[in-house]
Amino acid sequence: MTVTIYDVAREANVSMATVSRVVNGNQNVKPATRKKVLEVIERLEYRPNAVARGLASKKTTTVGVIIPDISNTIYAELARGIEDIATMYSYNIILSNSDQKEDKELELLDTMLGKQVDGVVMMSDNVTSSIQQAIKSSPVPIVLAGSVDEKKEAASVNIDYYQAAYEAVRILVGNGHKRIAFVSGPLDYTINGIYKLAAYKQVLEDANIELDEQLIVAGDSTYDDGISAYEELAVISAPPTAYFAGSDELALGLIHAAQDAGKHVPNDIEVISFENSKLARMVRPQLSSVALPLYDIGAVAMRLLTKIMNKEEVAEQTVVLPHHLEIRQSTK
Amino acid sequence: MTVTIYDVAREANVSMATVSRVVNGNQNVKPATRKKVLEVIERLEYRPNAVARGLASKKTTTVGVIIPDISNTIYAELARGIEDIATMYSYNIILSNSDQKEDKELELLDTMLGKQVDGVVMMSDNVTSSIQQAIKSSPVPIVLAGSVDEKKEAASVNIDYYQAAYEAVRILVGNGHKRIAFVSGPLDYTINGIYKLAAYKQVLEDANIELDEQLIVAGDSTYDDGISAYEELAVISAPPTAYFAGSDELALGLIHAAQDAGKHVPNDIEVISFENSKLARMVRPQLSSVALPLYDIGAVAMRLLTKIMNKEEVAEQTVVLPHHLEIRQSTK
DNA sequence: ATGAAAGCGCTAACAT
DNA sequence: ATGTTAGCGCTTTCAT
Repeated sequence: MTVTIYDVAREANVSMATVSRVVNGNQNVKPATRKKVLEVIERLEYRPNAVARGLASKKTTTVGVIIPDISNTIYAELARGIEDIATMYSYNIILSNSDQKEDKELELLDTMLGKQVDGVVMMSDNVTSSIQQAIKSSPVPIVLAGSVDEKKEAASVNIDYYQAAYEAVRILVGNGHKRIAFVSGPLDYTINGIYKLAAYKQVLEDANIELDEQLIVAGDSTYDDGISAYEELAVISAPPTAYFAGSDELALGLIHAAQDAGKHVPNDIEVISFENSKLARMVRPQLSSVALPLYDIGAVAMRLLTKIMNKEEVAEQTVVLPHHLEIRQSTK
Repeated sequence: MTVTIYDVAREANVSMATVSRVVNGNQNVKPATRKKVLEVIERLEYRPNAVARGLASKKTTTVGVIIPDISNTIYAELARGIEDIATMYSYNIILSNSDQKEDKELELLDTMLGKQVDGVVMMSDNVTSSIQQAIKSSPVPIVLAGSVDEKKEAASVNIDYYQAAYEAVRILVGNGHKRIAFVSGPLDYTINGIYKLAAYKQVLEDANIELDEQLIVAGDSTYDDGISAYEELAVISAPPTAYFAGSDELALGLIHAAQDAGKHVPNDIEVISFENSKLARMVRPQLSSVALPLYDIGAVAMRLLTKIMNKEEVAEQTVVLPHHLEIRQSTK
């Protein structure tokens, strides 16, 4: 039914080994036989069975990708970076969504390892100790992309979130604000709860502004959460005049809610976000934002993985990519 | 090194066949032996090798997904629908981007078939005859998601694009417009060049409005393309007063360019788009749009694929999902 | 209910 | 340069 390497060998009057050699580009084949074999392959429309190959060679040339949610642009961008580099190195990707649930992450990792992936790149906003444990005991390399393992034991690619957040909030302080809100996604995500929050607090402290816990609002990272956050903060005694938003959608919700309340952005209130998605340019006012190099993080993570899978020396398992601020119209 | 089914069999004093049975949930195992085997599996941390399994059983429980670009929200949404249903039926997904290049599509299909996927779902804005041919000669089922094969030979899941476009343009005519532009993505994509365009022309004809080819502008589907399209159309002798945009980004570009030119939307000009992404609600004015059930298209396509892979009877290989119009603020 | 044994299609020594 | 031969780890008849 399906044509195998054996059929090709027989038709070409050579051994399976020789066919295998030409298929795998081994140089130890006389040009004439190579040509003959290639012809038979073409004629029989032979297509090597990668599963059999994987069993025999213990390499599948596929890597697993565990992502919270591919329909979220942040992760989609990362995924694209991963896939492009994977393709470049002839790997395919098994992609699964975890919805940021620890049990799903663990389960996905297990089934991917069962499928004998050669490595995995994983995104997780909360690298728990179970995950750390799973990474440590994995038979194949795992690299974290845009995800921080506080113990720094796992290979990972990130930016300096603390520094980036510090710079963003500093802009607001620099523009004279004293009442600055931090509207964030879930604080149990390391990047939010540890890095951004610490940076926010530090900027205030460095500027001798007293911290007001009321100004820290955490929820999800959606547009509607931004709207609610604004409404919640608008009614406190001394409402904020500036906002550090954890995402572009949050920032946009904040801005629209402010505008609906008759405020002008950036004249009455200023907003700076953390993401710089395509959205940032497509809204009015355009968003000032910390630019996350999402595609690059994915690409570099995958590249790092190829090196580790290849047993090349890697100088540093924890890579930190540069970031920058994109100042547009939501700040003065 | 790695523990195999043989190790488990030896430790549990049973044969490989029995271990295989318990792993696969075969009922022909005495509860006592099942328990014993399960214990050994747990103790040895045995994890079945899916590659070996795939070679022996000729099933990999993985399906291929070929998509133009995962970083594009339209496709990301579709992909999420596909993956959710795949997970539900215990399949994993090999995901690859084609960038809508025919040669990459063909190549990806080939490597996926080489990896012995059990089926594939494919998105392509231009199902060429080579692709049709490849689908026809595939050893495993292939279903198209949100992609039309004009010959209707391949299984597919879509909405009625012609009807949806007709309704959208009809709204504009209903609001009294005579100069209606069609700002589209590439016209060599079937949905644009055949369905939407035909619908656009038909609405005009039915309303006795003369077709003006000048009002048909095709480019890419980005925000910037929307801006350019507006600028291009603004300088013709009788500029359009209404726009049928091929995507949300296009619509938004059109709107912002109009606003920058001092026009009010929807009072001076009206815009209706074709997509209804999250963006539609997050901009001002909010976009009136044809709502594409992207997630559902992906989900139903995957469900259809499971049925075909399972050799179940499917009443209709060409499924057409319902759509609706979401009228917001960019139209009166 | 359980076991024996023959593959699945290929790679990778090892010979020659 | 080419062929022979073991496996890779599992499923699947076929016996018993």
